[in-house]
Amino acid sequence: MVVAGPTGVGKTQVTLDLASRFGSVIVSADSRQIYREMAIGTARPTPVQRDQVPHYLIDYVSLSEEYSAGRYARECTQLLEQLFMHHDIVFLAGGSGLYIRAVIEGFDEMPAVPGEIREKWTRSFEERGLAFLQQELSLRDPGYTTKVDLQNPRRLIRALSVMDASGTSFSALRKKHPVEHPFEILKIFCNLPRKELYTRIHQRVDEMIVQGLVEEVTSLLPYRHTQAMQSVGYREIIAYLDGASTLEEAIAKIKQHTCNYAKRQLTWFRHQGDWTEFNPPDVEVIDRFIRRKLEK
RNA sequence: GGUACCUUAGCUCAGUUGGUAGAGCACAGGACUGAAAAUCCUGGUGUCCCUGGUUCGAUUCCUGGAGGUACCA
Repeated sequence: MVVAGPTGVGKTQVTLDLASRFGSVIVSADSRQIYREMAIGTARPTPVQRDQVPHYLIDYVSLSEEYSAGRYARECTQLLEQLFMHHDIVFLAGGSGLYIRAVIEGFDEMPAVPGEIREKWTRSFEERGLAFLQQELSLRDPGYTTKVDLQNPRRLIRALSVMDASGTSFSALRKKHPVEHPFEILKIFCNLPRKELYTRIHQRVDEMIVQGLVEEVTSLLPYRHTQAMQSVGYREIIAYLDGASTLEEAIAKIKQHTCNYAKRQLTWFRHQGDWTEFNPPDVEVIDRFIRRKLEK
C-alpha cells in the first residue's frame, strides 16, 4: 500500500490507523524525516505513534551524511523485500514524490558522483553561467538537450557530473527500465480541499513553534549549510536567528512556503501515475477500498 | 503648528523628459531519474490617494485637501 499526499494533509494519522487495522508496518517515504536530527520541523511521527506501529526509514541517517533519492530507492527496495517475508501488507507512506516513484518504477543504475565533481560544475555555473552549462551539455550529450529543462541549473549540473564520473553519456544511462516487483502495489492519495489544507498547514506551523522549532533549529546550526537544512521551516528560522527577519515574519514565511510546497506535491502526484483519491479522515472508506482490492 | 519627503498590482517598491505602467514576493497552472521540503518554467488592466487647474491629452506639471514618515518647534 502506498499512501501519498501533500504535507499536512493528515497522512501520518491515517496511515497509522490503517497499518494498525491490518497489523502492518510503515515505511516512510519522506526525504526529511529520514534525518535523525530533524523532528519538529519535519512533523515526524511521535514516539507514541511509533510505539503503535513499527516505522522504518525514519530517524535513519545523520545530517552529516549525504543522502539521495538513489540511495533511498536501493535501501527501501531491499527493506521491502525483507518486510514482505513476514508481512502480507506493508505501508509505504510519505510525500516525497521522487522517492516513491524511484521505488515503484525503479531507478536506473548510475555511478556515484563524487562530491568534488558536483562542486566543480556548481562552480562553473556560478562563474560562467547557465549558458556555459548548456553549451557543455550540447557538446557531450546533444540528445539529452531536447529532454532536460535547459533553464534548470540543477539538472544540467547533475547530467554533466554523471558524465564526468562515468565517462558515458547521460542519455545512455537513462534507460527508464520498469522494474518488476514480487508484490502488488495499491496507490492511495490523500487530499483535502485546497483551503482546508492550507488552514491545516497554518495551524501545524504554529504548533511546531510551540513544540520548540526555534530550539531545534538552533541546535542544528552547525549543519546549516547542508541541503536538508534548506528545507521549509529550517531556512526561515535560520534567517530569523541571523537577525534577517523577526520571528513573526519567519513564521509567516514558513506557512507560505509550506503551502507552496504542498501545491508542488499536488502537481507532481496529479500527473504521476494513477492514484485513487481519498479524504484523510475517512479511514473507513480507505479500509473498505483496500479490502475490496485484496479480495481480487 | 512649521519644513522636507512619501502615497502606483494582495504586499514591498521601480517607472512614465506629459501619450493611462513594470519587477520581486503572493496567488494560479506546469516541469522534474540521485541536492527533490530542493530546483526550474509560464501567467500582471491596476479608480497610478482625492480635488480643481494647465494641456489636444495628466498617474506624471501646478493649486488645495487627506493619510503616512522624518526633522524642527
